[in-house]
Order: sequence, then C-alpha cells, then structure tokens
Amino acid sequence: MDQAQLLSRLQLVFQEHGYEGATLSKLAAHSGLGKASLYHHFPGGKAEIGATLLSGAIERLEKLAFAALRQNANPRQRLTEFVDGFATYTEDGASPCLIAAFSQGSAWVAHGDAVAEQFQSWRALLAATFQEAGYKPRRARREADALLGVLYGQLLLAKLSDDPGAFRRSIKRLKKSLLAG
Amino acid sequence: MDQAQLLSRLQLVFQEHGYEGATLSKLAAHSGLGKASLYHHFPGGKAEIGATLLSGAIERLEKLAFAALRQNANPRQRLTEFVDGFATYTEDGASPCLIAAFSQGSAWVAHGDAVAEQFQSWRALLAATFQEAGYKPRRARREADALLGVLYGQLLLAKLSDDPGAFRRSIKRLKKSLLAG
DNA sequence: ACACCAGCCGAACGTTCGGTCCAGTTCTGG
DNA sequence: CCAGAACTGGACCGAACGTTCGGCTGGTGT
Repeated sequence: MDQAQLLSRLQLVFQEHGYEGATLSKLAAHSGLGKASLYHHFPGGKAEIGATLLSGAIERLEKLAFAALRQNANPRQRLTEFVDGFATYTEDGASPCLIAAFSQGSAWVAHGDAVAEQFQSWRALLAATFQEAGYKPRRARREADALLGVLYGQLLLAKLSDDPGAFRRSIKRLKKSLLAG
Repeated sequence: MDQAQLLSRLQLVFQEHGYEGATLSKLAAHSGLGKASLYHHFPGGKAEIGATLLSGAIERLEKLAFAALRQNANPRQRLTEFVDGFATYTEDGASPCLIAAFSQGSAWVAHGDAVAEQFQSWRALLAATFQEAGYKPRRARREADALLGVLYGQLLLAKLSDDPGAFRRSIKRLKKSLLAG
C-alpha cells in the first residue's frame, strides 16, 4: 500500500472518531497494518499520525479552495471557484473537515495555535478578494467571515440533521448569490 | 453541591474534550468528586452522564432559542429573539455547543439518530417562521437552513480562528439583516 | 439511643490504551 | 545470489481507562 492510501485510510478514523477516539487499535485495524508497522511509518506514534494528517488536510484545503483566490481572474469568479473547491474538499459535505475534528481536547492544545494562525491568514485572503470585488475593507471582512462561516455551518448542519443533500443545496444557492453580488 | 452545579461542571469537560476525551478522571477532578461518587449520582456511568448532559443541552437550546419562535409576536421579531437566544445559549460564542461536541464517535452512534430528529424538527419550526414572515415555502426552508448554518458556522469559526469577538460581531450584523428582511 | 441511608471515598477490578520489542519475511541494489 | 535495508505480525509493557466494591461519614426518623 502506498503512503497516500495509508494516510487516507487513517484519516477516515480520525474524521469519524475525533482525535481522542482514534485509538491505535482502530487505526491499525482500519489500515490493515499492525501497530508496529504504524510505528515504522510514523515513529512519533499517534501524535505524528495526527500531525501529518492535519497538515495534509490544511494543504489540501489550501490547494483545492484557497488557491483559487490567488489567481488573477474576475474576483467573483474566483470566489465561486473557492466555494467549489471547498465542496470538493469535503466531498460535497459527506466528509467532515479534519481540521474541525481537531478542535477539541489534546489535539487542540497541540495544534490550536497553528490552526488559528492559518485561519486568520485565510480570512485575510478571503477578505482581500471581497475587497477586489468592490467591497470596502470593513464590509469585505464581514463578507469573508460570513462566507467561511456558512460553509462550515452547513457542513456541520448536514451532519447534525443527517441530511447529506443539505450541503449541496446550500452550496448551489450560495454560488448564485455570490455571482449576483 | 447541588445537581445543577455538578452538571454544569461536568459539561465543561465534555465541551472542552469531546465525549471520548472526557475521561472519568477528568470528570472527577473537575467536579471535585471521586470517581465512585459520580457513580452514586449517575449509576449508568459515563454513558448516563453524557446522555443527561446532552438532553439538558437540547432542552436549554429549545427553551432559550427555539421557544421564541413559538410565540405569536411579529415573525421578524421572533427571529431576532431566536438569534439572541442562541447567542445566550453559547454565551456569546464562548461556549461550544455540546450537541456538536457529540457529533463524533460512539456518542454519535448512541445519540445521532435522536439529535438528527431534533434538528429536523427545529429546521421545520424555523422554516415555518420564515414562511409567516412572508417567504414562500421553498425559500423559507432555504432561509431556515442558512440561518441555522450561519449560527453554527460562526460558532465553530470563532474557535478555529481563536477570535472570540467574531461570533458577537456576526450576530449583531445578522440581526440587522433579519429585521431589514 | 439506635438503625438507617444518602453521599462520598480509596482501593482495587478487568480491559484497553499508546507504545515497545523482536524474530521473522519481503524487497532491493550490487 | 546474497547481504542488508525495509517492513511486518504478535507478544508484551506500564499506565490509564471505565467500573465496582466495601466501608466511612453525618444527618434523619423513631
């Protein structure tokens, strides 16, 4: 099994059970490896697995979604591409965000600072794009917060209300209103 | 110590660490009781503590926020009162929603169905209120999803970006736009 | 005065945790 | 073909897990 597939199998466990709930036994069983083999790939143990997955998730979200904002296309088009990228990242709302799954307990103690910094930077990037789309700085920051908030909100809500279609519906509507301004 | 205070201390542990991360040792230490004493109050152990807290949180969210929608005041005013109630429930974004903290692992397996049902019922109530405010059924449902989504999204985002003020700012703006229609 | 009981605790139970060890097996370059 | 590196499974470890038990309090009813 290659590294990418191994990581994706491990990620499923963290997404479903959270950091504390992702025990080595579950990680081993779900990856098909023994615990010792996991320690061969990740000498740092569970902490290293978690850290690797977290930075992988941040990287993926950056490349799939936020990278679109750094292009030089029409700002409104960049924004809808960003939304599409976020939908891809979450597999249309079916896959919980790993970063959010790390927002509790020891995982947050270990990585909270870095995650918060990353999100601040993303917020700034998003706000800058809204500014390019014609909003004044204050309003642009608000719109950025609102967009990021609605994405994560719908993602959580789709899970809490057990309605996988809810996310896709909201995304569709969101893109329309973004293009309309 | 009275039951209410005990429950609120226990709740803090679950909010901070999630269900799997809330160990009996932490629950005992944070409540000031011995582990065995917790079993006196909750013979069902950790599972009963979790279930009690969860139903308490649902009840509180119902009474603080959704109950406002069942009044017979002006629909738009009911909606802003609902938003205020939600803010109270989360202590202005400072206190994570316990229901969301139960959305992973064994807690979700045990309570996911009930939570999803509750949220569906809340969604319907919210949609009905938007309908009273003049929206057509389809649009009202969308607005209901959007409102609930933005509330939970801002709550999560305030944590992920480590910006406690973000929630309050968003709520303030949200109420304005609700009143304006 | 005594029995009773809710409330609480320390000490232990068996299980599972994250992590280690090591004897193999498989892969790979020379 | 072989030596050594890469990798694996399974037994194993101390610590922490959720849970149980017997016993110690202090207040209440009689």
